[in-house]
Amino acid sequence: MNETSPSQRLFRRYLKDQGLPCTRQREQVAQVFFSSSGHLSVEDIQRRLRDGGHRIGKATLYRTLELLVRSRLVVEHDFGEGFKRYEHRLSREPVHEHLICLECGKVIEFESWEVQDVKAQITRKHGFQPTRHRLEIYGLCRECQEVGVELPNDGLTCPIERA
Amino acid sequence: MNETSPSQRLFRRYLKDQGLPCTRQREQVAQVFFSSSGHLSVEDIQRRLRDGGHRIGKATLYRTLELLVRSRLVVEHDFGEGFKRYEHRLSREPVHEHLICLECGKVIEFESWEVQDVKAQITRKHGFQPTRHRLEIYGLCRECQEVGVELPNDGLTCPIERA
DNA sequence: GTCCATGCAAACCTTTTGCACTATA
DNA sequence: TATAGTGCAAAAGGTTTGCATGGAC
Repeated sequence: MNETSPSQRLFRRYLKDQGLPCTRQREQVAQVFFSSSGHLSVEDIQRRLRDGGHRIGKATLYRTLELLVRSRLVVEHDFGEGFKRYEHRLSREPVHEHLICLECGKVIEFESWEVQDVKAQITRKHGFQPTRHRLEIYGLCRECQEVGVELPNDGLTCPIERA
Repeated sequence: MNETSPSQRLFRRYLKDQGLPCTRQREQVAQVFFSSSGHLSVEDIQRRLRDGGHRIGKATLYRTLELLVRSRLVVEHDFGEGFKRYEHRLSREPVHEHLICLECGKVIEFESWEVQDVKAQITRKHGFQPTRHRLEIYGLCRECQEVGVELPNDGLTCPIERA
């Protein structure tokens, strides 16, 4: 459980490059984070740190996550849940899109060259310099549908007239 | 400034359908909101209400926005700014994607049938029942680039190795 | 008259910040 | 030993909630 992952080594190098100290806390966050996978909330990470016997203040955790994001080893997501999630960027495709279940929160990832195409086309057309994008499709996953979950539909019931 | 928009009438109908009272505050929020356009924050809406001489508590505003979203006349967005934005859904294309400038916050909208295709394909493949999606491309708009703005790049400088 | 909405303030939640103290290099 | 990080607690910022009052139907 304590071996050093490639990502962790890259993070060390990043810190060194930036002239920042490589502290016990930063090591522990990196170690725990990079040995997990998925889209972790700050709470998730805190729990894993505690479970690993590490006691780290949340301010430090937030500050370390900021560094991880800046190093580009980690991506920050906001799925509109009221808090952020963090994802290890290595050991997976460099670009991917998300299917998100509104019932159970499961995230399915997929790649799409079509989206890359659209992005290239549309940014060229608008003289826009793109840095990143996200495509997120929300709905019900197969399992939640099978259990009989339905999404409430409370909206106006007739076709919407155009203003 | 006080004429009744089609959307406002639809909102009234929605309230009636749901057996909810059509109060002065709800009317005013709808009137102000539907006579604006763009992606409004709660602060934006509050300001417009104040400018129109309406004094409405923010709790009521939030509660009314919830109703507007439920009625499907309004869409809620989260562009990761730390707060939500609300958009009038009528008088525009029913589906659209966003280009968002990280410098000035400008939002350019576009449509893409390719994205619709991808969505249909991928959800079919995973047995997913889609309700909505978002495609957001972040970057620098033409104007901000022309003024010389650049995005910081602080990340690791060599190609990222795969774990 | 019965519900439900309103407004205020307090509570909530996540995230950020100030500051005295501690650790890294 | 100088410089930057840590931890705590408080603050911040957006959003939600409890509750007494007021308004819609």
